[in-house]
Formats: sequence, C-alpha cells, structure tokens
Amino acid sequence: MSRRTKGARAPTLRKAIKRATRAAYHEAILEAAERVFVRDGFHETKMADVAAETGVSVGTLYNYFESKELVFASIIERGQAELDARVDTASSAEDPLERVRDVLRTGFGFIEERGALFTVFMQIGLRSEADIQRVAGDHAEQGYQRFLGVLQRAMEQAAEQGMVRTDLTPAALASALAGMSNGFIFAWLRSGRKESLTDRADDLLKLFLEGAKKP
Amino acid sequence: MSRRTKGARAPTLRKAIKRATRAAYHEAILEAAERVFVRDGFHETKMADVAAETGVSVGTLYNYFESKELVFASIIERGQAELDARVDTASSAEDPLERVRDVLRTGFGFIEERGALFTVFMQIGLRSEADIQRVAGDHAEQGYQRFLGVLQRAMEQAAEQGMVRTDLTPAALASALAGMSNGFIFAWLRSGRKESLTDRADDLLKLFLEGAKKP
Amino acid sequence: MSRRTKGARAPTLRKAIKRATRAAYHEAILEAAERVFVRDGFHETKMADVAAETGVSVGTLYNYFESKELVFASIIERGQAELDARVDTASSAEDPLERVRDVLRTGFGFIEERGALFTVFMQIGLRSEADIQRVAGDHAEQGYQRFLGVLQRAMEQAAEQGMVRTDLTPAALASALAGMSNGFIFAWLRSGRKESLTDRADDLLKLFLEGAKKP
Amino acid sequence: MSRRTKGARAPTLRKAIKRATRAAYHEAILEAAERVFVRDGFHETKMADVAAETGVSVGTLYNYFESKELVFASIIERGQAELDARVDTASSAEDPLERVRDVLRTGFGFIEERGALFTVFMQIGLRSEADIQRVAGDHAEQGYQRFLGVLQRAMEQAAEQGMVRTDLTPAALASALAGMSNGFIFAWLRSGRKESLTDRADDLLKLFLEGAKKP
DNA sequence: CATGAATGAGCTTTCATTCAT
DNA sequence: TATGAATGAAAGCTCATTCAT
Repeated sequence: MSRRTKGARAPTLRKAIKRATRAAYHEAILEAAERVFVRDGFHETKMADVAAETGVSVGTLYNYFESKELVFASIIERGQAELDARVDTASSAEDPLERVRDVLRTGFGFIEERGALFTVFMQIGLRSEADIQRVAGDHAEQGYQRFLGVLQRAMEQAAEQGMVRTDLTPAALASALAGMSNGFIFAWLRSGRKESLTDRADDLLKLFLEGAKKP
Repeated sequence: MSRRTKGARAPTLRKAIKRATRAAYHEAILEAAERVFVRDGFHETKMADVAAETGVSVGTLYNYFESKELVFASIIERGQAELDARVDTASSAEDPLERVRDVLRTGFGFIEERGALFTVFMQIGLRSEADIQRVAGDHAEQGYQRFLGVLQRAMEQAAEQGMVRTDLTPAALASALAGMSNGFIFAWLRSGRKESLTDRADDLLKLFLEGAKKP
Repeated sequence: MSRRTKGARAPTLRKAIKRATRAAYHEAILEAAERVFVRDGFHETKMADVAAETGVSVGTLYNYFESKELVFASIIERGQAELDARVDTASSAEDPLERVRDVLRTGFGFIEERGALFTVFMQIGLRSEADIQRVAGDHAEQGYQRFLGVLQRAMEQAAEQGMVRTDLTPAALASALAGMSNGFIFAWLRSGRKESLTDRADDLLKLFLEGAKKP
Repeated sequence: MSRRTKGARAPTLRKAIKRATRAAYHEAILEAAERVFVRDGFHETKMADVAAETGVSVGTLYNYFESKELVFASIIERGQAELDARVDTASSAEDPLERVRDVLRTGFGFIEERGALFTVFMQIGLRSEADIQRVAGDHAEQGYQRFLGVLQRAMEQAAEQGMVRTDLTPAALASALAGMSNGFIFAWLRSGRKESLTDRADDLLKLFLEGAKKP
C-alpha cells in the first residue's frame, strides 16, 4: 500500500527534483559563463572554456542553451532582470529627488557587483535594434533604458513640482544625469575600483542639481 | 655612364618616391579599413574585405601592417592624433570655462564625424592596460584621457580663479563633465544622429555649471 | 510460505511475461524505427527520433539494440524474412513459368507495401560482403539473392522442360528477369506509385518470354 | 622595349597559367574525391581525407568548392556530362535497334569504368526532386533519364518501323530494357566484375528482342 | 528495467597569415 | 614589392552512446 501511496506522489517528487537539478545546472552554467565572459570577453570565450569552468561537458552546455550567443543573452537578461528589480524596489520614495538618489545608489551598487559584464556586452558590436533583440532577448526595455526611464519620470515630476529647471526637457536632464553617472563609473573603473562607487552617488546628485559653478 | 651619374642622386629621389608611395598605400589602407571596421565591426571584418575595399591584395596589407589588430591600432592612433590636434588647437582660450566650451564643441564635432569608430573600439574587449598598449599603440595617453586631462586642467584653473565649486576635486568635476558629454552623445546616437550634436555643447555646459535645480 | 509455493511455478510465468514484454518492445521499436528511417533516411534519423516515435526513452532503445546500425539491420532482416516467407508460399506451383509469375506478383506486392525501406538500405553504403553481414545480420542469403535464386531454379527447370531458350544460362535469364523487374519498379516509383505495381507482373512476364520484337 | 612588349602580353600569359593551374587543382580534387567517395561512401568521407588524397590542405578544398556536398555534386555532374557525351556519340546509327545496341555497349562501358560512383550517389538519400537539383546541379536531365530517353526514342522509331511489338508503350519497353540492363549490371557487380560487362550487351539485346521463350 | 541528462569525440567550415611567383 | 592561392589551427555544434537514478 505504501508503494501505491508513493506511486501517486513519487512522480511529482521526481519531477520536482529534476526541475531543481535543471535549475541548478542552468544557474551554474550562467555563473561560470559570466566569469569567463568577464575575464576573456565574448569573442575570446570558447564554449569549451565555459564547460570547463562550469565543470560539465560541452554537450551539457548545449542541453541547456542553444548557442553561445544565447548563453550570453541569458546572462544579460538575468542582469537586467535583477537591476530592474532593484531599481523598482529603490524607486518607492515619494519625493522625486529622493527617489533619484535612491535609484542612483542602487545602480551604482549594482555596477560595483556586476558591472564588468556590461563592458563585455558592448563587445558584441550590436549594429541594430534587431541585434539587441537577438542577443538580449525579448525584454521590451533594456536595463539602461529602464534606468533612464525612471530618471526621466522623476525629472518630469520634479519639473512639475518646480524643483528643477524647465529650460531643458526632462529627457535631456535624465540623459545628462545618466551620462554623469557613466562618467563617475568610468572614473571608478579606471581608478582600479578602489573606494566605494555607491558612496559617490550623493556627490553626483549634488553636482547635478547645483551645478559646478561656485555659488 | 649616365646611370652612374644619376646614381649619385637618384637613390635619394628613388627613396623619396618610395617613401611617398609607401605613405600613400599606408594611408589608403587605413581609410579603407576604417570604413570596413565601422561598417562591419571588428570581428566581422575580414582582411580580405579590407584588401578589396582598399583595392590591393591581402599580401600587400601584410606588407604594411603586421596583423589585423595592428591595422586597427593604427586607425585608433590616427584618430587619437587627430582628436589631440583638434583639442590642442581648440584649447587656446585664456578663460578656462571658455576653453572648456571650445573643447567640448571640438570633441562633439569629432564624434559627429568619426565617432562610429569608437563603438568599434569597444568591441575588441580590452582587458588591461597592456591590451590597450597592444591595440592602441604606444601613445601614453588615450584620446579620451587626454580630453579628460584638458578638462581637468581647465577645472583646476577655474577652481583657482574661484569659478567653480571646490568641495569636489577638479578630477571629479572633469569626470562628471565628460560623463555628461557621454550622456548627450548616447542620446544623440539613439535619436538617430539627427540634429547637430555640436550645437548641444552649450546646453551641456550650462547644465554642468548651473545645475539642474531651479534657480 | 506462499511465496515459496508460488516460487516453484511463478518464475516460469514471470519469465513468460518478461519474454512477451520484451518481444512487444522489440517489435514496437522496429516498427517505429522503420517509419522514421523511411521518412528521414538512415543518416538523418536520430536515435532520439526513433525513441520518440516508439514512445520510449533512448536508454530503452539501447536495452534492446546495441546500436543504431543494428536497429536498422533488424529491420532489414525482418523484411527479408517476411519476403522469404511470402516467396516460399508463392512458389508452390508445379509449372515453373506459373511459379515465376506468382513469385513476381508476390515480390511486386511486397515492394508496394514495404519497398521504400530498400531505398533507405542503399543509403548505408555497403562496401563489402562483410559490411552486409554487419548491417543485415547473419542470413546467408539476402532477400534479393533468395528471390533471384527462386527465379533461377525456375529457369533451370523451365530449361529442362524445354520451355525457355538455352543459349543463355539460367542465371543470365534470371538476372535479366530480375533486372526487368527493377526497371518496372523504378518506373513505378518515378511515376509517383500510381496504379498497381502488382498488375504489371503479367506484362513483364510476357515481355520477358516473348521479347520485344514484333512477332 | 622588350619589357613593354612583354608588358602587353604577360598578363594574358599569367592569366592563362593561373587558369590552367586552377583547372588542374579543380580536376585533381575531383579525381581524388571520387576515389575517396567510392572507397568510403559519402557519409564516411571526411573533407580531411579528400584533402589528404588530393595532397592539399582542407583550406584549399574550400577555395575550389563551397562545401562537401558541392564537391560531390561536381563529380556527379562531370560523370553525367561524360556519359551524355558518350551516349550522344554512340547514338548516331540510323537503324534504331542498331542504335540501341551501340548505346547499351556505351553505357556498359561507362559503368565498367565509373559505375561505382553511382552506387555512392544513392547513399545521399535524396527525398525529392529538389534534393536532386541540390546535389546534382542544374542539369535538366539526369544521366539515367537521358539514357532512358534515348532508348525510348529508339523504341518509338522502331515501333513506327514495325520492328517491335506495339501492345506495350515505347516507354514501357524502354523501362524494361533499362531494367534488364540493371539486372546485368547487378549480376556483374556481384560476380566480382570479372569478364567484360560490355560484351554482355549483345546477349541482353537478343534476350530483350526475342524473349526467353524457346522459339 | 526504464529513464533522459551527461558525455566528448569528431565533423565541417572559416580566415589570419604565409610565401612562391 | 604586389599578388592571391595555400595553409591549417581552431571553434561551434551534433548526436550515438553511457550510466546514475
């Protein structure tokens, strides 16, 4: 009887285990691949290297991903999803400028952890929107675009509330702010990633809001 | 006898001609290669394509450049040299902020003309300073670094003259400004390169100096 | 105790069941594999496809057959055995020419049903008698050879009875007849398998016996 | 002056040499490939083997043929072209039956020399007319079809002249004759290619015309 | 014994580079 | 010195087979 009882449940259990195993492999491959991509760059990364780093065979790689490009796409997607989630969580503040600060800190934090990946992203040499779809999957919004979108909406709200200048469009302000962020990030990368990038968010925001001119 | 008589001088002439010919080939290859690299990206560009675009054989390519990478390096070097020259010319103004404006306009102008090349540059996937040396030649300073350097010196001078805030280092200010520039450049690229990028330099500078906050 | 009591007999039953189960699997695999081989050709057929068509796992396939080649060999063997059986049944007539006609009709009928398999057979690209042994098993006689043998013996008997010319050997006559059969089969395949192939047997035999020449 | 004179002609000479060299490589590759395909079969033949047999590198193979399939296609085409040419030459006789005999002898001769190739042809496992176009190039008529066509036209003419029976269509007669030919060829292959196949053409024709029945 | 994921040898094809002419 | 065909290492991907569960 116990066999029968098990019989009714075991398949579910086995399936659950299989699902979990599959997910674990999936994850392990992505993590290993991210390391290798970051270390060697997209074109220099060989599927054999990814396999070795994961500790599986090449064949197994292809049991989980159809191609090298799709492995990379998955990594990017995962990164985007995570950044999206963090940005979402961080953009809860009512006050738009406070929200901007939170979002900037979040973005910087993410870059500190995972940013190297995005330097790899640029190596693929996308030539069109179609290419982006191809490598980065079907997400309607790129992480960067989404980030920009949050900033832009904050700028719009801030403009409505008379908190920022209106002789420049919110979009231009958001671009400039995002660009300044890039500037800080580049500088931080060049300086060898010492000090905390996250801690620079406040400086950045102050500069952005008050300008460089001596008051 | 006439050959001997000529012989005393001709080698010089012949050498001069040879040098000129070599230089002409060199230049023709670089120009053709730049077109192809920009069109196809670094990894998709085949030496055969470059040869065809130049109108020479692959063999000839290798008589002038040791490798595909070095062709690319030469293009980058040439671009840097040109940007350097333009920036030098543009940074003659006494007033540091005026100089910054001139430099920004110059940089934007250069990007409008040649910027696509730099998107290709990123595809190579540099992993270290050594890589940069390898691909971009022996220039001590990258074009970007030099650009940054000019901005930074202008900021230092402006700080000395009490024109900009001093609670942030000149380096941070220069980074932020360069970053904002990138932001404008990205936005311009995304918008399909309509309108003049150069004309946005003034907006950028105003935003940088006065900040986003409503006065 | 009851287990022991049963133990004396049950194994036999269990074995019988096991044998039956095994035979059923064996058969199911062969039928499915034949469909796939015929549909896709030998080299394009993947073991995974055969497994899917059978409704079992690849592992199970290998519990019944040592290799893909041996699955194919079994199919061929099975086909031969069936053709042999049909030809045997059909070659009971006393009169050799009548027997030939029956055998031809039988062969044509078999081709109409199963012939596609033999087009696949040729794809394997046998290079020697040893290869045939390897792929088609240990049958001393190929189906075709057996078919030919029956025709040849009929020709011998017909020759003895003065029914056919003797300036050609029975073997040559049988070859020619078999070849003419092939000709009809090819034509029938090319014509898209319309009309009955079997019905052409009488035409074939008449032509073979009387020749093409106008009487 | 001699240099100038040469100058005007040398390119032509060089081109001629290049063309000849190219043609020689082309031919050498096809001959080597035919040997390997015949020896190993299509699927077992590796491009590396063909390269080794030719005495060139794999790369060179691909300088002359875009793919393995196209190497094979070229061989088939070449074979067809040659058979076509021989059949054309052989089918000049006025008398249709004499023409048939000549054509049969020609076909048999060709098979004696090159026939093994066609057994390889069948291994590719063509599934449609489109496949044939793909592997055998753009020849409207396959060699076999053309062969059949010649026979059929001869049969039509013979029928008009009252030389063959008319209760079977010329097409059926031609098929039967071609099929009988196959029968002789199969038998000859099986017998280890001893004796001359060509010499069997007369027997074949006699049997075809007069039938197997004792007169 | 069924399962199906893991395995990895092996294949075709590409292309930077070389070198004989 | 220009040429362009020859070279061959190297890479992505497939799939028959194995084996832990």
